[in-house]
Amino acid sequence: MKEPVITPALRQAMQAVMVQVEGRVDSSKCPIRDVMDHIGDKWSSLLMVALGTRPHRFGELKRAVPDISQRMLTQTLRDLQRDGLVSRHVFPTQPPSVEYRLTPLGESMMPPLMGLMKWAADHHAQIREARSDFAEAQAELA
Amino acid sequence: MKEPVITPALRQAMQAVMVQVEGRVDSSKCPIRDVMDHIGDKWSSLLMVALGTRPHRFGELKRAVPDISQRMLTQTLRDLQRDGLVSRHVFPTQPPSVEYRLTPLGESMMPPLMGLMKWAADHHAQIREARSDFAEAQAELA
DNA sequence: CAGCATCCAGTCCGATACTG
DNA sequence: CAGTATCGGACTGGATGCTG
Repeated sequence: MKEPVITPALRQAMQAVMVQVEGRVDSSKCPIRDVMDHIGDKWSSLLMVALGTRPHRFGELKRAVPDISQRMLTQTLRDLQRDGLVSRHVFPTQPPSVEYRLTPLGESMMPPLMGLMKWAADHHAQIREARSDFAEAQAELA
Repeated sequence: MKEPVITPALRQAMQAVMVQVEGRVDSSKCPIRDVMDHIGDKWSSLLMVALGTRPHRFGELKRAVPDISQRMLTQTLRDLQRDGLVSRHVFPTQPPSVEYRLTPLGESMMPPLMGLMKWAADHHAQIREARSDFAEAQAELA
């Protein structure tokens, strides 16, 4: 006996999302897309997780996410700050130091975000396998 | 009395993610980024939700997500199929009809994905407010 | 240390036209 | 109906050099 993965409540939630999507020609008017577009960019979610563990200074973040460029780090942090997910604190030391940390709003995002990341980690092997199967199937056609 | 949002277990999970990120100069070697990059693209998550409610045919999907172009619908579906999240079934009718549905792997992704979407819907107002506050603060500096 | 300004390559993605 | 093919613009994001 297996429980269905898609429960009635879950299906209802998905239908509610699709109602939001329909007719919102302007994507900025759709809450889902407005938020998901940001989560989707290359670095946001990674920086959120880094800051979720503890506050970081600019240089610490750069080391925590080794292959982010300075430009993208600056820009992504500004976007996160703009959306109220991250706060920026300047300490008047010499040389200056700046600390970034999650706001309460940002913290509230971590449980669902980590839920998705856990899924990613748990199913990564299956996805890789599916990809190689797919590549094989394609090769057979040739 | 408020429970902390970031529980010790959650913090530990985040630290585990960051360990995965560090040192993986090649992003395809990092499970988190490999999966998140796909979720992040403009249409994947939306199509997953649409298919989560029930199987859809190509044209139905196009109507369910009104402003996706045919090109992006085709391409995104192929990517989802490649990753084993969606399966494609051709019925030899005339004219041909093709049905897309979630695979079990795809279904397993829906609970965490919907968790994040629920967060987005619940906090969209707060984010919009943060943005207008930020814009005001910027305007004041000028 | 913590950024900003500039330049440039690659990619994303929409519009359009065409096919089995 | 369910795609494929091609073009071109917009945007993303990396590299580099400079500033307080």
